[in-house]
Amino acid sequence: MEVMHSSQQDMNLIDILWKQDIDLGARREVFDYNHRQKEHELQRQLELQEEKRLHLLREQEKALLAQLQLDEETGEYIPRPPASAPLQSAVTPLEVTQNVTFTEENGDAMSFDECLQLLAETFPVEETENTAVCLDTTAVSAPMMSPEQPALLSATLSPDPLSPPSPQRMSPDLEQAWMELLSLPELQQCLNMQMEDTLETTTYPLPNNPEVQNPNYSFYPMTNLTEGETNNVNVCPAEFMNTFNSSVPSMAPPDNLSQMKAKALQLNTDFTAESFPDIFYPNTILEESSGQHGLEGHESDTMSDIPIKPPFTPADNYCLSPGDAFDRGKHSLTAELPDSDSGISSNTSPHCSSPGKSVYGDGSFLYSDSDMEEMDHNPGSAESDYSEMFSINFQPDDLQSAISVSAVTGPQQQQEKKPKLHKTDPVEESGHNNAPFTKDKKRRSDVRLSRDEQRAKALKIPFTVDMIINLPVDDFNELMSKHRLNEAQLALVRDIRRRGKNKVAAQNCRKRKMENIVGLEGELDSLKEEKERLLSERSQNTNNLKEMKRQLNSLYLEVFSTLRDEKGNTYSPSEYSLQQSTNGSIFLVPRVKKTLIKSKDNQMSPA
DNA sequence: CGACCTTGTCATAGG
DNA sequence: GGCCTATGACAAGGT
Repeated sequence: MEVMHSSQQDMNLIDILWKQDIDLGARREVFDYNHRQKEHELQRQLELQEEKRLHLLREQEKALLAQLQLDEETGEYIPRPPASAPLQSAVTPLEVTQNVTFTEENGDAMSFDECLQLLAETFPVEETENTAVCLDTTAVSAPMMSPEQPALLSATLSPDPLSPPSPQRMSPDLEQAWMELLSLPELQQCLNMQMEDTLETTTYPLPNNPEVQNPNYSFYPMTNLTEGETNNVNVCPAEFMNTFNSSVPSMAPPDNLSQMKAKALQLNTDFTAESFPDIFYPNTILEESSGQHGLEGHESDTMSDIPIKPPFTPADNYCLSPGDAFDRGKHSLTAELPDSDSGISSNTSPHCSSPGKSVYGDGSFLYSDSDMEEMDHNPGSAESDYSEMFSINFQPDDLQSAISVSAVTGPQQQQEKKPKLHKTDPVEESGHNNAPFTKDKKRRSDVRLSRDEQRAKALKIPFTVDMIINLPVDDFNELMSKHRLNEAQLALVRDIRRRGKNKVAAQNCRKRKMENIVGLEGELDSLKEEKERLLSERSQNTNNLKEMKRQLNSLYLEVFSTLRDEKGNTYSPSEYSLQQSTNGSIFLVPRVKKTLIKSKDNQMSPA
């Protein structure tokens, strides 16, 4: 015993040194083999001592368990009936832990057996025997134990039917492996710390624990004890999983622990610096989107206050509608391409209180297109508004546009919007300003808001131009009734709708006109073809008529040649002609003397 | 630089 | 009378 005592002291000293090395990142494998052999022998001795102690401990537990009976279905121990069955050696203290009335000493035993159970589940006993002694605590606890810890700890926290290992799986080999493992002082210390943390966890009132809603909370006690490798496996992915994936319910049922753990491992595998923004990006978008939607209702009710609400620009208002995203995209483009058209900077105008702005900011002023034209001409009026808009909340708008541009904008709308990209700069969109548009015409065709879009922004119309134009009349009226717009805004909205409708009507009209032209051209071709056909037919008919006349003439002569007078002489066609009476009789009529015709009527005989 | 084309807008007629 | 559509006319801008 004295030898063992001195060995224990040596062990403690060595352990202290090891801990220092471990703290410095060194692993036990770095030590030479002889040292490890000596260490191994010492540990063997210590194990024997510890085994004896544990044997006594287990005898005490058995004495307690003798009064209990294992419920096969629930895995819980219930008070044994008077005729109690003999206590099985395979019964492990793990189940004992489920009875919360046990002492803290039992709790220690519980933790050890849990770990043993864990080892039995994670890898074969032979491996344990070969490696457990030489492995340091980090190597043992982190890679091998942590994957099973969720189930283990969940079993500790709550009676989960899936998690508790079967007590029959406990074998003497496992016990031996456990004893060897137990001989490691670091492991003992870690397990003790773990047990303390676990007990603390179980005793925490749940509402006061900020982690309570995290279904992976059971990971934390052990992960906090282990090295960073373990944290990578359990902690980080679990956090990220709850952080980025909004679809994962924050209150997942315990049954999903294994599944979530799998996700966590996968996440940990896939988690890189590149993937990090991807993981968080959707969430960011969601937050922004939700936040902006949250603003909508507020702004829609307080539109009259918008001019004095700098943080929320009309760009925010435009998130109301599907077409909004497109507008945002144009905002971004505008911001990227500050138009230096006409040499007037689009962002440098100090005329924030210019007539244009005062006009459109003042709800009592009745809007008119001519006013808008003035505004358009004035680079300091609406232009300054735009620069203000674009300077605030630009990035979210851009993000939003990237998300929803294609989803919410119909093909037809996109087609209609495409030309609108050409106009963004109010200087340009004035159109009547001779000086500006003499240069940089090319850029003007790039990214511009349409005039009406700019006007709508200037007056802070809470809808998109597309909405104003394309909504059905009923929906449009309903929309207008929902928002309290001043006179200028109402006038502008009506004009925008009128112009937009008329623009579409003009397009349709031109399209129709072109179609008519094409149709008329086709009709003209067909008519020409028919004319040719008719001309040809007429020519053919003329020829036929000539032929018929010729035949008739020959027939006529033939008939004349058959006629004879009383003397048997033929009648001359130049002196006589054949005529048909109404009753169908044919008479030979002299061409010269009509009186003779009548006088000879009775003398003539039918031909 | 002018001719031509496209497009937006306005005015107006008609439903 | 107001609204909508169709269409001619005009202007701006592009080719």
